[in-house]
Amino acid sequence: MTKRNPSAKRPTLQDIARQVGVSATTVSYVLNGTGAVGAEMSKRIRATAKQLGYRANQAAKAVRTGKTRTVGLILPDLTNPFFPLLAQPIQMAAYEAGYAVLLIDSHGNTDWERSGAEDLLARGVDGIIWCPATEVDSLATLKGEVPIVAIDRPLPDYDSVSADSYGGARQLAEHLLALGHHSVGMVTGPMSLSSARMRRDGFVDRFSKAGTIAWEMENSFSINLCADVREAVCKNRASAIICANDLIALGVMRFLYGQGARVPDEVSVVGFDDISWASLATPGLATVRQPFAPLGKQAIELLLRRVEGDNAPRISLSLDMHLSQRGSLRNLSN
Amino acid sequence: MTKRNPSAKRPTLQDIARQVGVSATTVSYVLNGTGAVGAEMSKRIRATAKQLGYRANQAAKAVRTGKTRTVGLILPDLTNPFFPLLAQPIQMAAYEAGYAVLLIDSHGNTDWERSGAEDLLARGVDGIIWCPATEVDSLATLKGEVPIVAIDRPLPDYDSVSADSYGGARQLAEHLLALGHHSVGMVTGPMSLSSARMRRDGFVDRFSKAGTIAWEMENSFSINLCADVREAVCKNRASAIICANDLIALGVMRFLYGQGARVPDEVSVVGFDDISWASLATPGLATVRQPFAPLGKQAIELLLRRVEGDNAPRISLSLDMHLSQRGSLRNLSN
DNA sequence: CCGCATCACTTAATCGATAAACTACGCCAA
DNA sequence: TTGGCGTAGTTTATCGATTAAGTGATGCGG
Repeated sequence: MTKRNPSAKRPTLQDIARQVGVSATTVSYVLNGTGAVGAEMSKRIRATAKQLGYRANQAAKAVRTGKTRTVGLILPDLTNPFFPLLAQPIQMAAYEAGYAVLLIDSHGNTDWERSGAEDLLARGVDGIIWCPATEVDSLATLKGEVPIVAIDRPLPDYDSVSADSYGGARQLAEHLLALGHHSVGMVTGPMSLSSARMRRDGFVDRFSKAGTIAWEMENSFSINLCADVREAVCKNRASAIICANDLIALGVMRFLYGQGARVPDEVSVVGFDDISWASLATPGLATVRQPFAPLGKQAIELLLRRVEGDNAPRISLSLDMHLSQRGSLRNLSN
Repeated sequence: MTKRNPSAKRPTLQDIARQVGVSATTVSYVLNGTGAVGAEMSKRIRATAKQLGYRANQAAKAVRTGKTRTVGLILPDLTNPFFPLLAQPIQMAAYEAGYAVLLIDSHGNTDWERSGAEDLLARGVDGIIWCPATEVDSLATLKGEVPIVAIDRPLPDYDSVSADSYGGARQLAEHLLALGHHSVGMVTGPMSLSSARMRRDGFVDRFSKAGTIAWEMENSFSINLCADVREAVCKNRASAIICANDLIALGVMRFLYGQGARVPDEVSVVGFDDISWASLATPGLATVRQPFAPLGKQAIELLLRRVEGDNAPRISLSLDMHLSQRGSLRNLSN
């Protein structure tokens, strides 16, 4: 029945102390479970705290302890379906560990990344999970101020949690061979990005042992295809097109649809990531799945270990990827 | 060249004061632009502040002033493409106003909404933007503690910012009539939700003046269609199917594709919201667009006005929706 | 040349909490 | 009886800021 003081501010430790007739310290001891306080007293204090609707002032706590139990999350672009999938498990795991998440959308821009991080630090976050928009180490100058964990993209100087693109791509190659695909076309991501390179190399290394790469083209990680790619797709003679991520794959499917080519009857299409759209496309897009929830969970766990003082040498976690088979990938061997 | 003290904590006001040989107050005055300080002194203080890499401790500020310059954002589900579109402009507008955003994903659950909000309050947010997951007023007991603005869904007791579903639906009806559609089927959202009712009523009120609603079925706001809807779509004899949101519409399109029915040649499909998937579907999904960016901007603006003390009577903002014409909607009049 | 503003700062109180050091009391063993 | 110890609290300093009130020069009008 939380009785609320109509006129005034939120109740403080002192308010409770006064009501009960003890010192603020005692109240603090009870509410935090530190210090020795009698059972009777404890009960009374807890009761008035509840009655007053007391809620600890985290800012004050933070000033005293130097810890805010808040972490920052810097993402390149919330409207890109990929990142919310990362954000959700992170927020959840953080919340469960008693941490809140300050969100920054960097708009894929290193300057925003920097100023966002700067702001996070001023707000006293205990740590930062950073999903870098580019390969540029835009937080270099902040290093050492708080723990930072890079997610999705391993960065040389940071703890990181990412998916094993190379391994996932190898698996994909194996699977395609097993399905009877022996000649494929590839739309890679920008070769300046290591994740794009890993995906390409993993696939090529394995696939070229038993099949051939009919053609290979670069495209940005977006649904819009550049002219070269469109042309390559047009005169494609391979049985499948491997795309460096789902957005590209969806772009390819859309383009094929426009050309009147049936997927997967005439050509199969495969992507990477397994963003939500992939399963909703028609036909469903076969794709090498990112383990979103584990990525988020591991990132928070690693970060919190650092926050709590673990300073083991740099850790670079790599999680397995697995193929989600769907309608866009045809089995040629029957 | 930010020289950082290797051993120690972050520099404080006192550290600067000591270096320069003045009191902390003076430093505070300079850095905040309050109080009268000489030009020469100002320069020196600013210089050493920069040199030390000083960054104000927001928690301390918060204790003193009672304001954290932080707002909470409670969303039902980050993996639903709708909500990140709201989150992005909110985060951006907040950041520009000097506020940070604490993100809570309520998992569409009123209990989480409540405990999330509770946590936000403990952390001292100055206000909350709340996108209610249901029609339940789960924050009722927190009312009055901080300003709360409801977004997307107008709630009787809160300031709110939402799209004018009724008007948007009317517009859509008009447009369909103009394109020569005179008989349509409808998949509405759950009639227990006011937004679903508004969309239905707006459409029906206008459309039935010059056309007929061939059939009408309810479905949850999801891509999965219930059996009744699938059946209705199957034996559909109308020229267009109006869906209460894009997810339903995509579900319908997917189902039609499975049945071998061509969109829009045999039947047109229209949705509501304009989530990113809509434009990426094949064909592009025509839809009544939510003004995402304006919604976010207005919500933050309204909230910050409240935070800064404006206590005008409750405000309920309604923003216009407009049709995004795309491939899934055919013009019958040529 | 007095008195009063104004300028440029400083002192000290304060926000809401935590934590080290201290007090007061009771109990038991030597 | 005294000393030691554990229990149940209190006192007080402190975190890093803001802000009201105060201080000592200087300038200026009368």
